[in-house]
Amino acid sequence: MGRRSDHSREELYELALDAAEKIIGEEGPTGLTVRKVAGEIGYSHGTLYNVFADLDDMIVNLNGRTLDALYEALKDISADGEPEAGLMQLSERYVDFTRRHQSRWNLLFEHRLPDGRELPDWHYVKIFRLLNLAETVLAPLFPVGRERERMHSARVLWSALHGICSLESSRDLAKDESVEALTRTLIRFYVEGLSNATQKGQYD
Amino acid sequence: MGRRSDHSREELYELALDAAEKIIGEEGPTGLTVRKVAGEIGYSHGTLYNVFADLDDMIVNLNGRTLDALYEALKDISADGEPEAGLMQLSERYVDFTRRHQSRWNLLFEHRLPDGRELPDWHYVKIFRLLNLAETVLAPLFPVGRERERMHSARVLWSALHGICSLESSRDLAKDESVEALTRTLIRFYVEGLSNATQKGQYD
DNA sequence: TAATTAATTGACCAGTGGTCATTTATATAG
DNA sequence: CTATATAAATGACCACTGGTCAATTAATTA
Repeated sequence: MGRRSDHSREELYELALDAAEKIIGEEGPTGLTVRKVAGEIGYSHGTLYNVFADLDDMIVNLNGRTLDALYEALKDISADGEPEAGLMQLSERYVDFTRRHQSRWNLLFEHRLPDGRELPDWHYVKIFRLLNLAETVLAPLFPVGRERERMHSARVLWSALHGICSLESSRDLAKDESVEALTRTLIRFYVEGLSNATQKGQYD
Repeated sequence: MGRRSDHSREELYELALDAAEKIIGEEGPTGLTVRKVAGEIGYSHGTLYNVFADLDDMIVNLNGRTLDALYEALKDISADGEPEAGLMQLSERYVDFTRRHQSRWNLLFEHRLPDGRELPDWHYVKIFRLLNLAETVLAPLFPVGRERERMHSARVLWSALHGICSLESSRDLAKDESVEALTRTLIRFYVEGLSNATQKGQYD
């Protein structure tokens, strides 16, 4: 079969990523293959190589979508209350997302590009947009001119939350302890220590 | 070629894991294949299936070794000083280990067993032995009877540290911020908040 | 209607994890 | 010392993978 006009390239891109999401949802990240995605959308595997450079490229694009979905799930938190309450809300939604989209979230953080290949710039843009949410919530704790320290704390908390969810999903830790409890403790004590220090003007 | 007496089963086990470590050190976790390991030790791939159930089983055993090595690198920290100082020392060594053994550490936390298969009990024993180190260091902050809360905090800190190193190694975050700085901030503020709360008798 | 263009295919390649009948070196028995 | 039994090692084989690319054919343009 030759040239068809069933779908534009854009449509093919979306169809493929839809199918890929379906597959990892059913079989986990390791079940994702080019041929399965192609079969799912009614094309031969060769066609997908017109849309994506290779499987890695497809995964990177899929992960871009996941980052977008995560942002959508977090973006409209109330940022005008107490930082601690805001962080709690943020983390609750984050945890909820990782639970509802286990496979997508796992793929996002477990996938490694082969040596020498770099993630595209837009990937980092999407990451920073997320980090920015935490920064906004933390804002009341930092005066103007301390944006660097604010970013620093946002990263600490973001990474820590990531670690808690990551070890949960790998079942390495937290068999009896709930992710929610660990997260609440993290935020509570960290914010308390941070507030203490900043009130005394000790930012580092 | 038939039955040989070059190596006992135990020796084969060790040889194979040595080779596996060498391979992931050179080519990363994705470069690890049964055939490469077999070739490296001068046996056919079929032989390895007499030693390990399958590739997953081989990886699980390799990860057990990594957990042992990590424990060896951390076990003799000085536990009699300030908790904060002890945690700093612990985390420094941890970070150092992840840097020196990037691939092994990545394999440890990125490998997933197929659906329905569980990690062996000894894996969790090795994990708990590590967590125990953090608990010991935290001990001065908790009175007798608060072992549960102490374990809880050990898990929070352990997971958080894991997250910081994990995002570093995946290059998703922390492009300019150093893991060391993030870790120090985490420990400093968390311990400060924790101390504050425990002094007031607020453990949860 | 004919020539051009480009999307789609599927045969093909090298490699994978895994299985298992066959081979053969060692251990045991006579 | 020889014949038999045992078990370790092999490699052909299977179904699969990611990836390539000449050939095919539908749509577009002349």
